[in-house]
Amino acid sequence: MSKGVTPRSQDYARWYTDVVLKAELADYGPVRGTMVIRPYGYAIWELLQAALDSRFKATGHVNAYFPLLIPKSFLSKEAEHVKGFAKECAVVTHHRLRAAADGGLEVDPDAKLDEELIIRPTSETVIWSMYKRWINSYRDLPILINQWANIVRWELRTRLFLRTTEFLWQEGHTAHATEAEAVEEALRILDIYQDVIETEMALPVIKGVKSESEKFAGAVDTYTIETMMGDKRALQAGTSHYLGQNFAKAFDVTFRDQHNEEQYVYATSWGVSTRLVGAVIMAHGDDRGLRLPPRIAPYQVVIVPIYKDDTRAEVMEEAARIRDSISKNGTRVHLDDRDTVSPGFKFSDWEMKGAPLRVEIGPRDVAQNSAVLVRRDSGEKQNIASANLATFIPPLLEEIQTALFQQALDFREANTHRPQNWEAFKEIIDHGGFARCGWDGESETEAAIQKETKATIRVIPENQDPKGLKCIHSGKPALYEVILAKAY
RNA sequence: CGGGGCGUGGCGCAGCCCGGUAGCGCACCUGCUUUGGGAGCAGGGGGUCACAGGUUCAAAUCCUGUCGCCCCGACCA
Repeated sequence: MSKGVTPRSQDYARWYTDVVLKAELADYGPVRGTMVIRPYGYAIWELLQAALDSRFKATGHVNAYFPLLIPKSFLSKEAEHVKGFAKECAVVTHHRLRAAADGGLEVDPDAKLDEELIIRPTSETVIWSMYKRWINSYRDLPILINQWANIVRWELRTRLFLRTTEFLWQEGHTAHATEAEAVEEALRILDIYQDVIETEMALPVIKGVKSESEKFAGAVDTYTIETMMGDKRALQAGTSHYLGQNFAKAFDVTFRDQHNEEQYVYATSWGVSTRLVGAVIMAHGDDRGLRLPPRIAPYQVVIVPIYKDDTRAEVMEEAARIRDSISKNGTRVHLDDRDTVSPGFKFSDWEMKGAPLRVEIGPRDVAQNSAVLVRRDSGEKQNIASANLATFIPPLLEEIQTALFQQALDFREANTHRPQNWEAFKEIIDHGGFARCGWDGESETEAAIQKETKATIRVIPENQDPKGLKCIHSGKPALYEVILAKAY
């Protein structure tokens, strides 16, 4: 393995892959399009999971688990939903293998399933088949269930974390008595996503709603949070759908209201995935590797001891003492005691892995009762008395968290433009960035823009104001103000 | 499914045109010296050259076939 990564400016896609592999976040799986999430990458996901899960619980949601295998017939019950997923489903057709003549294994033709099974691409259909059994009265509502699961979507073009054939996510599925309640739920979740992504991941988001062509198959409305990556492209970080009564009607889920009237249930579904790990990498990384926001860094502080044979004992003793003092207030700290690699290697290694702070401790520092503290985000070094480290570090981590958010926000603002005409628009899309402009609301216009520039409507922002705007493509009066960009 | 390319130690490649029994970098192992920005030196281990058949005294190299993979065009968090 060579040193360093491909510079971002040279080849952003390769830089990204280099970082994922060299920071040991993930590796390619044996089946095309699959990936192994390695311990360090999984640790980031676990921190995100915890941040999300506690917020879900705090708003009344509970976790459950539904089966991986879905009868094929279920998927076809909601017309739009089938259309959306049919082209990327893995199908289970048999349930047994047998010894083959060549000594290997083959599918036993006698073990063909009567009804083929789909490996879930999302769980609306299984879940609503169950909700039908569980919902009879308004007294059974709302149901606020979330599940942490893996799903499979047979993707043609895959990229580690961003788009893989199998991925991990959470999917919430709620059932409500009224439209207002369901819409409120979808928006509440969007707020939670925004909070987690901005507070924990230090990544500013744009909240809003998707256009007709970009929304989830089977939804009435899809709410989204969009983020800008380091190459100025947009990344959809999470979506929350108001499903109306579409699934209730498809699965015949009704309840008796207070007046003994039979009503269809109103639904939402919402999810974020391991794609978020990819977002952190692309939004904050630099040519030295990953830069993790402290709140989701597996190790917030890494201690690198520097010693020779004759100084090893005293340095390690002091390093361990510093580690213990830092961890006392809950900071996640790691003492890198590997004897087989040099300190210089460890510096680079932990920079690649994005640890927010590094403490260097060698004989000189031991003698002075101090340590060298290095920030990953800025590279800034300072000497600090060992006794002060434990109290100095927590506020510094907060400062780094804030600095990363601010950098990402400044970057997004600097690369968000309001073109006044088509030529200017094309220029912006060509150079990369968000274009905020008017749209006449026609899907034909949207398609034409995409065809000519590869840009899509990422979001109709919640604070949009089309007054006085003209459609950037057709020139007609704008119905919406939208964010257009090339996307992942 | 249409167009282009590649299969050689774990990874990245050279060798192929012009047949002569396999090499380089990284990684790995051992030892010594090192350790404050990806250590140095010395030694060492590891390859059915994708597979099958053919030509030849001799095939990684030439011929035929098969398989696999990657890249580019219609979907998606």
